[in-house]
Amino acid sequence: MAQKADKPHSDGRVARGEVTRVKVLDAAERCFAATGFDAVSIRQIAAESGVTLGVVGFHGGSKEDLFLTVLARRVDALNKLRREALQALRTTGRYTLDDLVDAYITPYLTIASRGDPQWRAYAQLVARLASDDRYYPAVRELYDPVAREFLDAMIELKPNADRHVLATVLTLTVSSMLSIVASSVRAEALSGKPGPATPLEYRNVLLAFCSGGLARAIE
Amino acid sequence: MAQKADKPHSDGRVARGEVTRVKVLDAAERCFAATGFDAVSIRQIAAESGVTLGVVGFHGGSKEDLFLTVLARRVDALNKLRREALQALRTTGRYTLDDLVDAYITPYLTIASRGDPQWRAYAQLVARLASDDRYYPAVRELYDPVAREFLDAMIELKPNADRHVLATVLTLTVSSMLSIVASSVRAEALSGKPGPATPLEYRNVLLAFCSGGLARAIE
DNA sequence: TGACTTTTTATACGTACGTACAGATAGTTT
DNA sequence: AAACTATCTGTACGTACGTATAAAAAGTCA
Repeated sequence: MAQKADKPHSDGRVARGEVTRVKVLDAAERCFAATGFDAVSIRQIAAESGVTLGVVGFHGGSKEDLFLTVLARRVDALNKLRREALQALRTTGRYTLDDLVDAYITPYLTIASRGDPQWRAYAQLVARLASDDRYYPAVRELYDPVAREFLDAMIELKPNADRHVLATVLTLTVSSMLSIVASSVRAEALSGKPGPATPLEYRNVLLAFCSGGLARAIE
Repeated sequence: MAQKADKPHSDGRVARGEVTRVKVLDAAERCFAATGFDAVSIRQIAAESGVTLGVVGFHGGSKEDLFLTVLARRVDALNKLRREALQALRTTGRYTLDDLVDAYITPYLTIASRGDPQWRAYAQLVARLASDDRYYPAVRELYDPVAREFLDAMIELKPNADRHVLATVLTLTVSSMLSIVASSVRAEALSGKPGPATPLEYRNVLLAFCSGGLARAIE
């Protein structure tokens, strides 16, 4: 396992290894996002980090540890954004299915569209996870609780809708959302035109597609 | 490269190596579908085929050759089904956007739902391709021409729709379609209920979602 | 049957991988 | 300053990888 999680000093300084640790995790995040778990070697991550091989092991533990650490590092922030958006809807008291879809999708598009290349890399990494059932047992506890909260909120709005249909539609929504981030190349090649530069600019069409699809699927 | 493509004798018999070749390609198809290109070794494929290591190289060429051969072997059949469905619509003369979505999606669901585990494996393999831009340059010429035909047909029906929006929606449709095949695990976990056993049984909800989404996205 | 081709076996080569660890270095605490 | 801990370097081990190939076996055909 990795040696430590976070050990700041009693005053404001960061622990010596912390900056290195972040470099390693950032590099791993970029590498895993770019080509997936199997195609990346720890030596590549070391080179990308600008550290030596042993340091990656020191801070990241085994390759699988490192992978999970990279995921876990960001998931709280994403979940928090989604929960806040849901909570905001709940306090208004009046909201629609479309609003729920918006609240689920937009935080992800937002982080994917931030200038920060690390968040963009994380978004691409998440897109990889969803298309492979191999990862699901390892990541379900990270993302499913929030998804279930949204599902419950949908059922509150449409008590007569079949739960499995709603769950299916939610996964379709997620796939659509992820595919926007993972790959806008194909839409550009098919249409012959360059598209929007950031995922967030796809928000309108994505939102229309998902909420329109949801509406018809449960009618 | 692989040594040969297909060399039947003058009479009806198949060439000696052909049965072995099919065994190798089938095994490779299953392996690549299950874990992706990078995580599979040629030795695994050999074991799965029940042949020795050298035979995989003899019939499959390099690992990348083998991968592309596996894809190319099936793509004509899938494209043919889609083109026939589109042609059937065209001969009727009257069809809607929903019909076009149906004609694009259903052939894929059909092959994924056949009893044949090889077709099912191929369908899962295709689902892997779409989520990774790395593969796109290698596979675009296999799938995009047909996609472009459908896109043109959509534009004929809705001449005022923005082509890039339509292309985007088509890729979202594809992602949704693929995610049904790649993973029904999550919807089951989220809903707590077991879902349909084959992708084809998701046809109605998938069709509703995609055509409903398409309709709203271009309105 | 005997020459020929296709297919299969068995083995080897060079490289890269994940992991471990002893020792050096640097920062911290007493 | 001395003892201690955290971090980093360098290297090595065993394994598995993709690929190539010589030789054997099996099948084909004159």
